[in-house]
Amino acid sequence: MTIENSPAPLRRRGEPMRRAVLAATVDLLAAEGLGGTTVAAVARAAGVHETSVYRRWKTRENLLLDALGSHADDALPAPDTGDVRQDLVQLMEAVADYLASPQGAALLHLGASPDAEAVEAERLPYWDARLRRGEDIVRRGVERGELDRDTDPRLVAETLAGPLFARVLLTGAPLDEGLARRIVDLTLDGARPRTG
Amino acid sequence: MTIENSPAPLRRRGEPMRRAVLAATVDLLAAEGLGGTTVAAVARAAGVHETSVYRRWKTRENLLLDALGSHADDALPAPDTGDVRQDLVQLMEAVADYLASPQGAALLHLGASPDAEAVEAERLPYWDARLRRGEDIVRRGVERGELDRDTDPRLVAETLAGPLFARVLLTGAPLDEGLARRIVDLTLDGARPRTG
Amino acid sequence: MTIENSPAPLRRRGEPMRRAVLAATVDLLAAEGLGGTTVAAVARAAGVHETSVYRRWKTRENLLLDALGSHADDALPAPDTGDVRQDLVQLMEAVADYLASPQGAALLHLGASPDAEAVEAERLPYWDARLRRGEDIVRRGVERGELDRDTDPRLVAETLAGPLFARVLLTGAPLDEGLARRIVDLTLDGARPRTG
Amino acid sequence: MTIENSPAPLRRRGEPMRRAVLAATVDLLAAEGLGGTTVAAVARAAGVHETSVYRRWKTRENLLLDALGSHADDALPAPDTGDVRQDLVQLMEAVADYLASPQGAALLHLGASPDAEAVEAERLPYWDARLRRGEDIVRRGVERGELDRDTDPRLVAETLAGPLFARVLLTGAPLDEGLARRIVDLTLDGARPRTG
DNA sequence: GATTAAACGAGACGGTACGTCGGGTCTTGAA
DNA sequence: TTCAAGACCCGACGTACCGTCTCGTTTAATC
Repeated sequence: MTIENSPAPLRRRGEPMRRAVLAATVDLLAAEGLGGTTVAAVARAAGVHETSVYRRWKTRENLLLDALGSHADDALPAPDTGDVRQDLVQLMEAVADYLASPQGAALLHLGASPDAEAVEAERLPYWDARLRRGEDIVRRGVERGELDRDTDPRLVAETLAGPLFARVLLTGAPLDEGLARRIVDLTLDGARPRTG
Repeated sequence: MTIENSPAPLRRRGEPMRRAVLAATVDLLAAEGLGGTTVAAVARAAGVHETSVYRRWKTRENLLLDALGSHADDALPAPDTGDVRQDLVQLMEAVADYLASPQGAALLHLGASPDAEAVEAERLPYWDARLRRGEDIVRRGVERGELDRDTDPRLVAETLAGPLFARVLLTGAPLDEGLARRIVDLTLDGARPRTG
Repeated sequence: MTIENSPAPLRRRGEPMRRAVLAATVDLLAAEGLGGTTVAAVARAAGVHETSVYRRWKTRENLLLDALGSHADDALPAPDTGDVRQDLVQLMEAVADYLASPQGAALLHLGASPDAEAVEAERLPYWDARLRRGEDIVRRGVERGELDRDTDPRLVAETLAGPLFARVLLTGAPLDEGLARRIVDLTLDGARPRTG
Repeated sequence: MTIENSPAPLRRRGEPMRRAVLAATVDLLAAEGLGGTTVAAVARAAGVHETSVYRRWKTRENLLLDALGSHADDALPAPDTGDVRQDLVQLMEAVADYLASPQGAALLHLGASPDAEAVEAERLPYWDARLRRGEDIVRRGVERGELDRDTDPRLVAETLAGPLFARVLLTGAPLDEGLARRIVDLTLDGARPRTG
């Protein structure tokens, strides 16, 4: 007769455990920020031992990247309405929404962190893939004659996203309603008067 | 002939010591990057005891900020040629040059680092001051009629600087010759065709 | 022939590591004294990392106490020959021998050090236990009628041990051969003449 | 004409300053204990700069010894009533009173502290002088025939003082009323029955 | 259904860096 | 000259995390 047949630690493993850890990571990221998201804390929150985390994810970075990686893709649409401006506004508003979330900010901060080897290798390819969303829209606009023939799609994409990144990473200024649209307008129309 | 004529520890103090430490910090930053710039390493390089560093600078962050703070201001010009485009190109090229230097990159990374209390308080004011350089140029352009009357100077400044910041912090893409000019042109003229 | 057959750091852990550290502590205590027994020095001598020491022993004090605590008990006999004087002499000679050793002196000094929180709590209980060794002998002597009926065992124990402690802690006078016996004789017989 | 004729910091110097520092030391000793009596704290309490303290007293120890040294001598009487027991009780009660005071305890702890060079040299002579107070009384008792001819005055003195020292330094047990007398009685009469 | 290999819990250990405290020295300037 | 002021050296303490390693135990797949 056992006195303590107890709650049974419910030893999670395999895929369920993986998901539990990733979820705990995202939660902690939102709650405590990048710095507060210790491997130990994640493990505790997930009800899992620290060693088990290190078994799956070689380093803390890898864990964080894995936890944040998927979210971004799902959140970003690939609009194609036939109107450059409209497409860009939709895309950038989605980007702004994502960046305004704790996870978005965390991902950006993580990506910006130097001394992150796991990040270093993936740096260019990763952002390349993300910026391409915007480039494609621009390129279609050029093809449709909506934009200048010698427009550099990549540069436009960077010019659109740059200010948002900067606000999140550096100034901390809010990504207010309408900001995305104003940036798109500025980039498409320019600041110089058009009326001849 | 004296046998021991020089081991004198050359006990630097006061302002000279301060400068020695800051210089060592900047050097280390350039050589080893943010992560490699340990307080102990700085102290060793400056020929100063670690605790002496902590006396002046409460934390590592403060030291780094102090070491990087001045450089930026000196490096940035405030051109006023009477031509918006020319002014902006000059400014942005200076910014690009600075960001391309190890110190510039380090400063940016430091500024982008979360969990940096010393940074947090100064965040907005600091970048405010820096962005104002660009805003002023834009404002003068508006007054001269070179730019649209409803132009938002701040937004323009952010749109110009954003891509540079993003390249340094995120993608790691090079700040190549002519980049500054292309960004200025895009932002002033827009991507949409002007010729009817 | 193996080229590298032994560089293995010999990562001691668990009980063996504990013993290694305690042994190193005792050795250092004997060699360098209380002040020279740094945590870092102990760790180095034990071939263990400093942080590992702090993991087990919250503070330096705790380490020292742990290192010295056991020795004392082992060294002290609990004689019961049926003769008070003989029992006391045996006990006190053992005490004297122990106190004459570097470890004994170190333990005493550690116990006497104020501002030692870890010590403070255990102070009375610890010495209580040690003094009881003497008290028991005295009590048996009273029961056997060898000693006055109203003898205070505790006071006798303190009176016997006090001079030894004082020599070690304060005057630094040697605990010479025969000292224990002379103290016992004095305490049992008194300085006042017995012959009427 | 001076603009700031101000409160004049009342820069104490010479003898007055010396006394102020010593007084502050004793106060701190009583209030905070040995460990809390930092040179910096003393200086602050005395309204004097730390450097000035170090100018007069080479080390912290010297300061403490100087601060405590005088008190002891003044406090100890040298009774000579013609009766050994009475003399010894008077002396030991004075000793007990002194040791019960914060200063007394502090002095004892200081004397017991190892790694105290300034103390080391003076150790034996210092206690020699103090124990002599008791020895003299005993010696006179022997001469008067009150005590055994072969009584060792020094041993008696140590046996009387030892328990008090031990309580203060080690066990922390209180020096209650009557303790001195009981120790004297025990040492003079012995624990062994006298009645045939 | 018993066995076995992989996955997990548990926890100690190595290692790096940060920040703190206190004792003691040295320099400068003012009283 | 003496002292205030304060910066400096030096050594030690204690803490937080990251990542590694060992061992016992559970779980799940295999025979």
